[in-house]
Amino acid sequence: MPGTAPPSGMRDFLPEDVRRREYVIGIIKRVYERYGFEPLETPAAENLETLLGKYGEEGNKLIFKILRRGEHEATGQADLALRYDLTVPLARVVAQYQAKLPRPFKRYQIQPVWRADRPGRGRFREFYQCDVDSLGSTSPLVEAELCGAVSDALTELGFKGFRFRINHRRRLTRLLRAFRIPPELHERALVALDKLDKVGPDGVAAELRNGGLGADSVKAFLAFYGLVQTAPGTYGADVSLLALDMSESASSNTMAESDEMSAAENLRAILELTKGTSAESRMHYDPFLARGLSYYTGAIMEVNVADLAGSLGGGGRYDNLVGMFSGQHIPACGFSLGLERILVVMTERGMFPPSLATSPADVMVATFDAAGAGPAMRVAGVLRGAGLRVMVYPDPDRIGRQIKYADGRGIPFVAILGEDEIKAGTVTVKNLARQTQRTYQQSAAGAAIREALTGRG
RNA sequence: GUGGGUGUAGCUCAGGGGCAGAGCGCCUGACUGUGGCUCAGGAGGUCGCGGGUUCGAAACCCGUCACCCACCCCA
Repeated sequence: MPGTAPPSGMRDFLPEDVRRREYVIGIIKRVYERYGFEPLETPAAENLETLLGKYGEEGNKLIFKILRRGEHEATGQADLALRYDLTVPLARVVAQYQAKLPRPFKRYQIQPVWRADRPGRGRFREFYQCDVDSLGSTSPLVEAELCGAVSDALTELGFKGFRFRINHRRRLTRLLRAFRIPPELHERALVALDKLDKVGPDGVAAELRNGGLGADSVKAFLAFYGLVQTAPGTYGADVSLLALDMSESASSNTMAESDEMSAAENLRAILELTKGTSAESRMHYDPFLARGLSYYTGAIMEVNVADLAGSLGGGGRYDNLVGMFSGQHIPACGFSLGLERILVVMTERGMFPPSLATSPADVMVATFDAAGAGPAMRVAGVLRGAGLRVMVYPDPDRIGRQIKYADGRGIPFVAILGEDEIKAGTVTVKNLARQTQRTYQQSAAGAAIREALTGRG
């Protein structure tokens, strides 16, 4: 027996699952369209070299490779790979169609991506991302607008307590320098810092020590953390933006200083521009936010809710990625929502509207014998013409069984078509919830059912 | 990749060297043109897979695979 489970980390979506997914996707699409983002789709696979080297060392390992086909198959070499995210394919597309695409170019893309890592809670090998990106502008307005759009989408889905954390790649490097962390340990240290909200300052300090960092680095981290913590409005205010400058002013050189200042100003400008969007009160500066992908160059963002360990989504500015394909410098910034994460939270909290638990049809036509099949098809057509969703039960099973089937599927009405009805050109409509039934002219049944349906709310 | 746990009916699970079990679901009938409730009956299993111990293994031992949890990393 081959086994019937789908491949590990990949899922079948039964009708109920698909309805929930489409509900969420529909809302996200509508919101993004409202901001002038246009739809884009790209192939599941990319040339392997398109993906390699874009995600950092860890990312390279997680790319799902596709073996060469035909006579080269035996070599075991790969030339294609399933896409790892939607950002790199976007950069490729923008490089490829420079002449055709407007600038700035704003697009959204909701498609699956694949990662060859071990599945876990809310983690899959095949999962959907909902990306929005703006290309062609370095304005902080872009970051602010992305946060606003994402915030609108989450709000419309019914999320209440989400927060955006924002940081800047250049500030992060500077922070590491301030902690006297040697460059070769930067990646490791970033991972440790990123875990602050999970393991707390002591946990991070322990990680840093385990990572082979000296006591002075750990001390510098704890000191900085203390400063941030004691600053008024911590994590939420511009005040903490200043903390880094204060802690560092003594030992900095001018170049780094101006670079740092521009990063701080950039963050301030973004925060300023989110005012008036639905993201305004949700923006929080987090000096320890890191994010794993290596292509980010400027602001980085993440959106979280309290009851999910990971994030609902994240994004940032990647000004050099398109250039890796075209040689032309096209600045870009984007945000990606994880559909599966959103679904996990919404399912746990019961955030789906009751109307989603819909039946496959409004009416099911039931018949008693093979002779009823033809009339049933015609009546179904008439009912569909009245705007109803109609299915015909295909076999002349016992009528009780047919009604039971309809009831089990949540179909509210059964249109019974027996010998008498067929002769008279009528149809008996049974309301399953009310246990009532009434016989109508076939031409009038549709309107009657529609009325009963809207009456039901 | 590391550590732990679990694999028994379609689903959720009990059992613990001697006849393969329960609840739910499914099917049949009571009820031949009417569902939910009730009652009676029925179908459905290589006890994950391979080997070993034993008169005898679903159980004990070894291996293996799958899934779950934690770590790691991420959306």
